[in-house]
Amino acid sequence: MMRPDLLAPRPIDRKPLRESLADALRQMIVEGALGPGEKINERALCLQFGVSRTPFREAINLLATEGLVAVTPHRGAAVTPITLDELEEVFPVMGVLEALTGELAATRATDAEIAEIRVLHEEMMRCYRARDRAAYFQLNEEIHDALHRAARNETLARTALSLGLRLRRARYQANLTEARWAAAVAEHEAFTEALEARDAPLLARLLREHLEHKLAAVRAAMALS
Amino acid sequence: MMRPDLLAPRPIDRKPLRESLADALRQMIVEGALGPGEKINERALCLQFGVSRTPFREAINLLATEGLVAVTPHRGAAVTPITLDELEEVFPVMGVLEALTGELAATRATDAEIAEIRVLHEEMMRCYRARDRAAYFQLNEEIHDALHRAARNETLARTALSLGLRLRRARYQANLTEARWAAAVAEHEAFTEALEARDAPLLARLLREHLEHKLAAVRAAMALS
DNA sequence: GCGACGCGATTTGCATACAAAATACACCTG
DNA sequence: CAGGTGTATTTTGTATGCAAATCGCGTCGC
Repeated sequence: MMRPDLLAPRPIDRKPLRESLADALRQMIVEGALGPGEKINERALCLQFGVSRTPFREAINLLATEGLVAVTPHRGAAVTPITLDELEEVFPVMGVLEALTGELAATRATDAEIAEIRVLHEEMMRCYRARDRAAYFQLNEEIHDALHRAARNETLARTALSLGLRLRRARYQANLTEARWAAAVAEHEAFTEALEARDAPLLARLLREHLEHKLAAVRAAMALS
Repeated sequence: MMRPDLLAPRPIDRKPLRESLADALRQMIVEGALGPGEKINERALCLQFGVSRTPFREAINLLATEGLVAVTPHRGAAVTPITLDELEEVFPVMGVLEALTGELAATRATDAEIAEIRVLHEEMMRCYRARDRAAYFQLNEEIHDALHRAARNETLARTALSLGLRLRRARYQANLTEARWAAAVAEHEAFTEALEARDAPLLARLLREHLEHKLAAVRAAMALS
């Protein structure tokens, strides 16, 4: 007997090498394994990954469009440094995208989706109380993904995801103070409630403000470094 | 004597081939030389451009991140079709970005920049009265560029530019009715004035509404096709 | 001793070559 | 004759090779 649940004949993942490489490099950059400003040595990394230069270069170009690396003609690629100026640029853009996400999500989310976000939120709260930073961030991202799914706008999701990478990178550097963390949690609770109430303008405003506060925190953290 | 105006020792253009190719392909796609849905034949186009496949593929990947082409593993690239669904996705995102652009521009533009935009606007009006569509569109784009420069946010400009390509492509298809054109011109006049008054919220609202009207027009045009 | 120049080593950009996958089509089987 | 299967051809993905540009460093001139 067929068991449709298990072993569903879903097309198996045959990701091109360039994408796997891009994923690996992205992670290295976001998590700081490749520090800001660091030059990217094609040959060395190709050897390390055991691939040839062609797909590697394709991956680098991908990251360049995401703004994670800067390529200079005939001078190679380097991880873009995280500057306050850059963050001041990215945050407002991200802010309006998040606001739109909230607006759309509040309008379009199914009840099931809202419930799922509430569950994720509660779990994140648990992680906060346990002071489990890694799990907290993980759930934070899952909630944002869930919001984007609920907003039903692929373009919006992809654009926001790309910009989000540049912010996440900063977060790995400037780490959360206890006070900021508490505030962030409160803000999350507030917009989860706004979503449940399907209050689109409120959710939009809260998300935008949430991001503004994040920027303020990062700004403070960078100022004293 | 030096003449700093002429022959300024600006670093001469050494654009990588991949970028020139991307530009060429972009134009072909936006202007419809490569129709929506059309499959992209690597070999044929490489021969036509007289380049090898490596830089060509890099260009294709670039366009893929811009959403102009879709690449399927082992099955090549194809120009993304323009669907109403896609436009309904892109427009709201573009809308909030334009609104933000307006907000920032109203706050940050120098008087000279505002004056420049006024000049461009007047010229565009002239083109409208002369019913010179091509020049009108050209100036329209220049005004948007000027706004982005005035907003002083490179990230915002680049994001908006990339999304804008997908909309411009639609414009080449669904062409402007006389009524819509008149309305668009009126809207342009309104937000030029808002900029001159440095009324940020108003400018933001006008730009967003302008885009909404554009979408409505495109929607109507596509519905009857 | 300090700076400019030049040459070699390295690195990047593009082209080509090879391997793997997909498509097209003829052939075989029922 | 219809359907499926196997093979040839085309197309894509990856690797390698070659030319041009850049960088590092030693040497020469002042």
